[in-house]
Amino acid sequence: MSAKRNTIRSRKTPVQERSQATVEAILEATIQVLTSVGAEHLTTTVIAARAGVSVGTLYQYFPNKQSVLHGVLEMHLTKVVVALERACKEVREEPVAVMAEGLVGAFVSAKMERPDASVALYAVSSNPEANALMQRLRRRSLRAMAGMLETAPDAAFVDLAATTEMLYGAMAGATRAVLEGGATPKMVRSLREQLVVLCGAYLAAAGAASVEARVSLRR
Amino acid sequence: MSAKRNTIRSRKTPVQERSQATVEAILEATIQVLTSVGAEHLTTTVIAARAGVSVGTLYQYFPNKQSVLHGVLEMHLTKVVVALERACKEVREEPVAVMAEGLVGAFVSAKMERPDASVALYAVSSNPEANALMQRLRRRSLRAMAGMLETAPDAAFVDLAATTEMLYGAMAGATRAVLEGGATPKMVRSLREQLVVLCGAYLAAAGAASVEARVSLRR
Amino acid sequence: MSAKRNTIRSRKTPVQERSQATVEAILEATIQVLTSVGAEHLTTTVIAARAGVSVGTLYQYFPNKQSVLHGVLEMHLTKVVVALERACKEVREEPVAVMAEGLVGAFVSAKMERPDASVALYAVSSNPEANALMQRLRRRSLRAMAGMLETAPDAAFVDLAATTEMLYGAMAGATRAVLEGGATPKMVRSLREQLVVLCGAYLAAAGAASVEARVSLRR
Amino acid sequence: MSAKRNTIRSRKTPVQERSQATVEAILEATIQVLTSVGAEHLTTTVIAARAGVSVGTLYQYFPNKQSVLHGVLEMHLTKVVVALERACKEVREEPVAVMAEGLVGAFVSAKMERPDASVALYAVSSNPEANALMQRLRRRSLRAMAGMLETAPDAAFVDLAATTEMLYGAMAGATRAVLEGGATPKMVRSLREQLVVLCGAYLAAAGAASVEARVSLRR
DNA sequence: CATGAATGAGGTTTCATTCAT
DNA sequence: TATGAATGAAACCTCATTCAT
Repeated sequence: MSAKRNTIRSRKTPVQERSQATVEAILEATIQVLTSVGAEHLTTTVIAARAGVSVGTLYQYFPNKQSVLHGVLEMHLTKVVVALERACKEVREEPVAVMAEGLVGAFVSAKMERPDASVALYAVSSNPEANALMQRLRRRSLRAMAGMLETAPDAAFVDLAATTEMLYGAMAGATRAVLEGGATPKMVRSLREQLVVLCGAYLAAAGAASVEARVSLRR
Repeated sequence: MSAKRNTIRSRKTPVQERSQATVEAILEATIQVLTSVGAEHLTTTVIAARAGVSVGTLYQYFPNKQSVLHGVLEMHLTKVVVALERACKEVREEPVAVMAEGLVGAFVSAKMERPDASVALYAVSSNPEANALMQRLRRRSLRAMAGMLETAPDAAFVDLAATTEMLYGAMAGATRAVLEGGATPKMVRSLREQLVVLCGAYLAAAGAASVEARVSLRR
Repeated sequence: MSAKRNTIRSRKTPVQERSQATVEAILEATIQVLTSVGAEHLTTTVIAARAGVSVGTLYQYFPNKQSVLHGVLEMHLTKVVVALERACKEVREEPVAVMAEGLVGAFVSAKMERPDASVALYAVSSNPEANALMQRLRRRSLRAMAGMLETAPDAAFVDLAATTEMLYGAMAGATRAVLEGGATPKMVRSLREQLVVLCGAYLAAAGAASVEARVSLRR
Repeated sequence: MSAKRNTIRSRKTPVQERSQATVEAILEATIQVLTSVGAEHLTTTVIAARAGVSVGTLYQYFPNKQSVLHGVLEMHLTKVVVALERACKEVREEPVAVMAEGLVGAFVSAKMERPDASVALYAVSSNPEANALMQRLRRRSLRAMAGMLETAPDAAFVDLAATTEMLYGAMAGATRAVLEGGATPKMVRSLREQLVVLCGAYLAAAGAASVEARVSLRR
């Protein structure tokens, strides 16, 4: 009857400690419910119950169900981005082989921190809102990776943006496949190893090809 | 539900032809509705309407909503697998560089055949049923790819399974990123190029490392 | 989550007889529920139950609760307008005293046809949508009344619009007071009599004053 | 709930003054919220916020939401009644024409003091509680008007009660129509003029008819 | 076989009211 | 007394599925 005033952001800024705890409980509960019953049967009532609060309380901190999912997704993805950014900073000025290792290590570790959550969140990440969020955080990751690659002493990239995107897409895709396949320790170990090989080889190729290209341009 | 395979009539009766057409109309309508209103608002009634039939008819060909989605997903993914299988067959015995090119070309082309459908289907592919289907078709792709890689004259792979999975994951992930990012012609071109570089470099590295490994083992 | 596509009109045109019957049952049930439990406790579930259908059916014919109320109000008010229009047509060219009698008789009779409904509907007529509907039908009544007054042989009205509005407001207000006061037969009889006196006196005064005014203007 | 009448302190303590201010702030806030968001979206929390207090405080002065609305309605209607009573006192012993003018002037002025509030309150006046209140204050107005009419030197009314009710209903109805129609200054001016004509004519007619009636009865 | 009206369980969201601080 | 976070009953509305025609 009324025009929906829904935003995706929180309805009430949780400055107080109790509020903070409540919000965290809700987000955690959401992941738990998501992993236990699946996205299909995820209801606000169940989330609230699992969080130990009433539905009303949930709606005091989140304007709607969407925003709860948005919150979980953001929390999860932000952790990955932060880990990636830190890794990128640590391997600046290093050879691409080291970069590949650092990058892959950070990414896989971050995703495998909570494999259940990672898998569960794939199920809620396919809608315009979520997509926007993912694109935003993806671009943040790409920036960090591009910044790192620029400092590589043994490689130069003609199309840095394309290379970065490819790298990110490959890591994300391979990791997702493992996660959705069950992610046994063995699979994860193999993923790390192969991903290092793949990223290392790609960076070497893309960086070298570029050097040649630049050299040939100079002539 | 009833086995009609052992009837005499092997040729399609008019009725069966009509059925075939109806099923296809429903599947196509599902994709259209999916791209136009999103997975959230996908209802059987709307699908039926778009397909030009009644809900009742829809339920005569599909036991439930899930199965319709399953059908679309299967149709779409099967096309990709078939394309991949054909490409794998065509580049057998070729150098890995050629394999990379053939593989990437087939995969990207298949996915970009109907970018809208590809994107829309991501939204319905995160549930146990769909996951099982995807794993099944993924394994079929992996088999084809492994079969191809084994025939490479200029490379040998110690852990063929791991290499194949990595390759598939990287292609799928990078392609998905582009699709979800909008998939402009320019992006697609870049995707193809970079993906060829990536796959080529990876296969060379993984194949070479293996050769060395085998050599060192022999000693 | 979705943009509300609510209109006030019916969702499905009830051409079929069963549909027609269902819509009528719902409207009638709405009045009954309204008079028995009041507007505060009027719920779509209860309406549907009283109508002998399910909520789902109700929502197949009305897009939302508002539109059900709108429907009832429209049905009720339309009857009154129609009665008024007929009365206006019948007393054209008659003296204002006759007009007053005809007008009052028709209006009061129409309202008292279902006193319970009349009273109940007052409770749902205070919102923008309802107000718009009432204004629309009110203007239709005013047009009919003005058309009638113009033909009065024994009166001329300078500000016909103002006179008509006043007449309508007075009739409506006095009738409403009686309805909300309980509307015993005695009260209704008194209402008719006094209203005839009031309207007759007012029309005589307004029509005569105008004649004088016109006369004085001519001089 | 506790009787505080027989305490020594008859003068208002600061606390009571504050209470008085709080109550008034809440009542005023209610009107503001009512006019801005409508009765549908009127919530105690919003009222409290607009009044600059917390919900808890609101519930310290009013037992429930109903009572807040009751309070506003009473305040508003009481002002009208008081104005009417004063006007009735002032035109005692005057001719009915003067009475009509005084009555209409007072009523319209009182209602137009705060047109927004008048309109907004129509929306909350259709429920048993509110109806009872309105009937009570209406009867008080009727008493005042009857008392006045009895003193008219140039008219005598057989059914004084009926005449008074009719008068009140007509004034209320016509005024309401103008208020709900937007109440432009021009409309209000017209309302006053026409209402004076209407009331004057009606009182003259009802008073004269009665005289004749009485005369004929005497014979 | 096709139709589409009917069903009703269940999901989301609101908001009057309470009570610990 | 004031506060406002928490509560949870209850309302609205959707949509997968059925079945009489």
